[in-house]
Amino acid sequence: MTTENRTRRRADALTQQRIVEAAIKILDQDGEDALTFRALAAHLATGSGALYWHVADKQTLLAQATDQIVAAALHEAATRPQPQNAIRALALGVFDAIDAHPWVGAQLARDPWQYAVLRILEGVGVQVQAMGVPEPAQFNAATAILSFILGLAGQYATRPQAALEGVDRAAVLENVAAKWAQLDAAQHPFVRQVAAMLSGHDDREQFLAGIDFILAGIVQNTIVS
Amino acid sequence: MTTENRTRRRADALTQQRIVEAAIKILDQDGEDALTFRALAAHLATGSGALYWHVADKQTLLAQATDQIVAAALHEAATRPQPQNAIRALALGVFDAIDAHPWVGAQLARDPWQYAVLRILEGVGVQVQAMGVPEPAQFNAATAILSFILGLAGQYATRPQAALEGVDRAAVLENVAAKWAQLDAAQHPFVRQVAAMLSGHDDREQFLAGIDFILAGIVQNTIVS
DNA sequence: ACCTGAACACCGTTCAAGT
DNA sequence: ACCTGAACACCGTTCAAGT
Repeated sequence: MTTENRTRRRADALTQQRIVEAAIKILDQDGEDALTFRALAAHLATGSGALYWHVADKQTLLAQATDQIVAAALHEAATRPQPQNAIRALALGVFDAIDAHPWVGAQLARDPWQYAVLRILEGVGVQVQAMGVPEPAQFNAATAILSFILGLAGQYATRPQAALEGVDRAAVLENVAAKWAQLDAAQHPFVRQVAAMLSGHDDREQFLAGIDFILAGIVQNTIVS
Repeated sequence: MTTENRTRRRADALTQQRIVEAAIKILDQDGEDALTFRALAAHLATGSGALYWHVADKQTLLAQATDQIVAAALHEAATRPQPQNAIRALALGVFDAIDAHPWVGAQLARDPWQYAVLRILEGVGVQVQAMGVPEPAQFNAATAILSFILGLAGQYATRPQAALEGVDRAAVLENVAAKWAQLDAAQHPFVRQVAAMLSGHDDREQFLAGIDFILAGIVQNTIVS
């Protein structure tokens, strides 16, 4: 009943998968703004309209590209023996994926109902169950971790401009720290104080500290011992 | 030295503040996609180019509009006696602001270095200090809460399409729950299970549960007793 | 069934020209 | 100093026409 691979014209025929791969390549190399259907068509040596035969629209294409990266990241973060360690590995996997592909962070923060987000929730949720969190609290526990991960995703996705101009994250942080240090001390005492810590801090460690706060809180608030 | 109010032509002259107010009005009424400089100019009975005399660009305008809403929300969430309650009130203030203005959620999740985000961090940070968290841990504690709030901001910002079509959040959740319930049980056991809870749950309560997890974790992991 | 590429209906932003 | 509005350089998406 299917005509799937009966009428292939050439080996490199357009495919949803090939389009997604080309999109990832453009996103990684030139940033989110560089992904246009015209650039994509040029990259694949085809017309811009041809792409619409294989992908629904740009939003879907971005979601598919993001899902591909996230799926690989979660797959690599193989399950650890202890559920809490599994959650840490999983979260760090997403973190590292965003680090390598900043546009993934932006996309994850943008659409909560895309499949990549569901993947993360599923991975976290199963481990929350394994932690022994009672069923009524599992939803709140898993989504709290998810929210934290997505929140960081948005924060860590460096603005495209900065990335393109070759400004790395350290320079961005240095710049922000300098601005924060000049804030009015009466109005912004806390931010002024932590400005000093900003340029020297480790994003990964900070991320893990947040995960550990939530894990400790989940254990304390939901697991009766 | 200043010529500020010497050459005003008419009472309703263009002003950054007036432009921001008009932008908020459009964003609230017709959603994020409806905010264009052409629509804004028409709304203010001026030319689109005139706006650029008062605002730098669209990104800045959105940041200013967001800051206005967030500032009001934080101001209303007057400081509570107990630092933990102050943090809850503050977080709920932001939550309710996003509930009333979904575009604020999208914008908060989009740019971590905008002033509105700094405002939230400052508010949270001061209360973290008041909780007695030792100085080296204050940064991680405050940013963990911030990440969680921003993560939820992105998740809660309903897609503009849905909002415009008059589909409310309950209907969106119902729809997602139905999709989740049809997922493969072997591959998505957790999401399938929580699908049933999705349509009946209270976003606000879920949000507060997350905040409480983090607060409990902060107390346990950083405060020696 | 799949591809082409011009055309449509928009954008944000700039800028010469006005008052 | 501030405003006008046409023009520029783009977009995503559609669609008649091809193979």
